[in-house]
Amino acid sequence: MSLRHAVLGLLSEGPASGYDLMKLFDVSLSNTWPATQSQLYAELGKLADAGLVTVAAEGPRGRKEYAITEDGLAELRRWITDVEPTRVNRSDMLLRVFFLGRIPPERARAYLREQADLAAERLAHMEGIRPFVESGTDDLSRYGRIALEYGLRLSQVQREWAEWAESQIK
Amino acid sequence: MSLRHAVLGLLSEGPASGYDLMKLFDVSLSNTWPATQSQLYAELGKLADAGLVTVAAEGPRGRKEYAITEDGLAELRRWITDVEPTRVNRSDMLLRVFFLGRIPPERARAYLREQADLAAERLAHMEGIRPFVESGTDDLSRYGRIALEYGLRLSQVQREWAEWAESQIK
DNA sequence: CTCTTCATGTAAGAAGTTACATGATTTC
DNA sequence: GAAATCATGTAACTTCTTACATGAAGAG
Repeated sequence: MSLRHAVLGLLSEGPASGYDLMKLFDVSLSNTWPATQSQLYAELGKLADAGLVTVAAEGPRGRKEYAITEDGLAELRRWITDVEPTRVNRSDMLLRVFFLGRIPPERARAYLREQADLAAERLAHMEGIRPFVESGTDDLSRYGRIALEYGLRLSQVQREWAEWAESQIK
Repeated sequence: MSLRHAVLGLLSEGPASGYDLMKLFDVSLSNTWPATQSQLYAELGKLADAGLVTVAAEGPRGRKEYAITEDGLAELRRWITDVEPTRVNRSDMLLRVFFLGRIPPERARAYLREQADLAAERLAHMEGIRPFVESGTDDLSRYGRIALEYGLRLSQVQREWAEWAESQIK
């Protein structure tokens, strides 16, 4: 149930509406835990029912500003420290690799070349946004930078691996 | 719909029953695309309805041996070459990082230390199974080794990143 | 007054998880 | 004869995706 905790995490920085949260997801968690609008509103409803968040204020256009409760904060902390991250992260990019023997070698190489290029693009993109996240001094920015560094290193290794893999196919 | 293609991929190596496939998933795809037994049997039924596999033989205890059809093979190839791998791979390990500011620094360091240790364990485990997969000469083994190399490099970078991240927290 | 942004929701379906249920065959 | 392995399935529930639906408020 990570979406729930992603929402709690964002609300732990301060109150926000579903609309605000959607934008926050897009700028901060989109590469780690993307969420759709319908999922988000549904989750906020369940979170409120469970008493982990409350509607702290209502604004124009039916805006509901949610705030995390003490119980919600406790649940967030419990999840971070006591719940083991899932071992497996599915990758349909890697799944295809197992079956590259079913297509002609030149096609298999093209597939790996493409993955190397895509990884290089992601790398360039992240390098590009780096200067814009250097400045923030709040926790989300500080730890966001650590997460960004992970993305950078991951893309790097993906690019190198894909290039190596391409060279392995005769 | 990657599960479908994982099944087609395994069947492209030769006929197998649901039970056989379950074992194959466990030894080859468990870290890339795990599947549960109930998912597998349901998918085989749908695949047969769609004409992508057929029941090639029946054995004792109601055993049904499935074989991929020409349509199934075409669909597998189409998926590998024409369908873009999904951009995002969710990681609840990384999601927690964004919210480490909500727990005391020593706890945050412990979390990252734990992730470094887990990555080191995975690395050691993969190094351990490496000799056993060196030998296979079929496509699934050859490409399985390339996938294993990915796992190795990924674990390595995860370990290094987690150690670095730990050092970043004052 | 028109366009953009803000704002919340519902519905249908696909995919994944967990638990239950059953029984035949082989091995020791 | 008991235990392990082989073998298939169903049911309930959670999670995620895609598409639809509606409308108020602010900016120019």
